[in-house]
Amino acid sequence: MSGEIHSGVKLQQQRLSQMLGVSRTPLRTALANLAKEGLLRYESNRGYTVREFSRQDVVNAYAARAVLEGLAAATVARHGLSDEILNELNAMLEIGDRALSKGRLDPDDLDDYRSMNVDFHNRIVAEAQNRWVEDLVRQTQMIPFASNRMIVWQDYPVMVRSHDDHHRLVDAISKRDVTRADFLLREHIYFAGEYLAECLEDGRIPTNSSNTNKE
Amino acid sequence: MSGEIHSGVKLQQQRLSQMLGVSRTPLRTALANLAKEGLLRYESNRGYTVREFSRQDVVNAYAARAVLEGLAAATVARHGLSDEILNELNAMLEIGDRALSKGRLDPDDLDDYRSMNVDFHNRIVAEAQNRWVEDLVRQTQMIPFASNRMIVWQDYPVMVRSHDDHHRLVDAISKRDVTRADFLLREHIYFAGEYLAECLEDGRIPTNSSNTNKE
DNA sequence: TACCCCTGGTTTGGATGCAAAATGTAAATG
DNA sequence: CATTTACATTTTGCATCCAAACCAGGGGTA
Repeated sequence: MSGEIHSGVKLQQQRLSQMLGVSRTPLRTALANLAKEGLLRYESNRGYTVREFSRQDVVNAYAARAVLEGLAAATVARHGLSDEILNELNAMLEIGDRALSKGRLDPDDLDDYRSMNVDFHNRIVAEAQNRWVEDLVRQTQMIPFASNRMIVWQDYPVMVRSHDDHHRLVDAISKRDVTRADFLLREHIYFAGEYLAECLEDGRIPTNSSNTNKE
Repeated sequence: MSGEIHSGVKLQQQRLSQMLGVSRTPLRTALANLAKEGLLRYESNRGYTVREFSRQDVVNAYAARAVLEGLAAATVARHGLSDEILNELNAMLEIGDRALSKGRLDPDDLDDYRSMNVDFHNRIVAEAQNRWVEDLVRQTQMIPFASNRMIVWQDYPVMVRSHDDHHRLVDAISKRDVTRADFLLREHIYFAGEYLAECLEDGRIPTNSSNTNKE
């Protein structure tokens, strides 16, 4: 994830186990997990290699996430929200409002906004109560630059518009408008993917950004 | 998958390894893989248990698969198809036509139809060239009764309608009609899920059906 | 009688050793 | 000189062994 090991290189188990100070057995389960998550490529009797991700892969991951979260939003809109959760969502919206209230993007506000954003999206997905959507969304983020922790904190109007999507989404959900909720979240995420790809293209984002999805 | 081991039971590694005739090491990697696929639940230091699937889980899996394959169909429609692939799809449609040409459902035709159906859906998904969609769709099928090998071969009009969806989907894709392709496949799969759930509810399908997704 | 703690057995997790497969190298052959 | 083949080395995969964590049952105490 950090880019420390480059794409395509072969991961030798003995070397890695020595580097990490564990034996090969737990290392192999870790490698198997990462392979299942799609970060590594496994070939029988040939070991694990670091998968490479093109910009198209990032866009594709966002596209998949968009329809999945769209489904989640639609589901939540169909079922309706309890007042309690509505209040939580509104509190998150306020956090975002505060972070964007200065008329410009202050780097100090990024962390607040980011954690709000993560919570917001996770909350919607969790509320849909669809294990598969939850799992699959998590997996679309298991790729460099595709996490919902990844926020391009550079263009103020873009962020304002993006957060406005959040407002409208809560509005749509609370009004039980299924199609609008679906569309809003789909578009919200789809655009984020396209915009991110554009920024990566321009080199506006350093390849080793602190925005990568390590915990 | 076959239901041989019931939901909720704990999988003891030593017992299983003896039953399967392998040592615990490869068994543990297998268990880890199944857990990653969502079939088993893993708790640290407490081992693996067989996850249980409600009918809602099956419906949820279909719902997720519906939006993902819808995305795939939309992508293919947007990009367009080569003549070669169009011919392949048309050949599959003909296989389906033949299997349904008797005016009733003959059990002898199920296998042909089933393998055609698997190929058809896989082909669409593969053609979208989105690794994540491909992976995620595969995962939504890693649950009893949710495989695309699962076909309720009981009601003739339902099958005719379902196969007609295939025809219309190819038509929509070949005409580059993105929304129609998206909608058709979404609805096609969504309905299949609802219908299946209904049949399961009625007990029209034996719980240990030969339709489960073992290879 | 209900609850807690302690202890013995069971089960999982990790380390090590060994066989099989793959890779790289050098010699042999055309 | 290119290609192939045999061999040595590396690397993976599986079996086994040991320690640590969990579980069940019994005894003790309030």
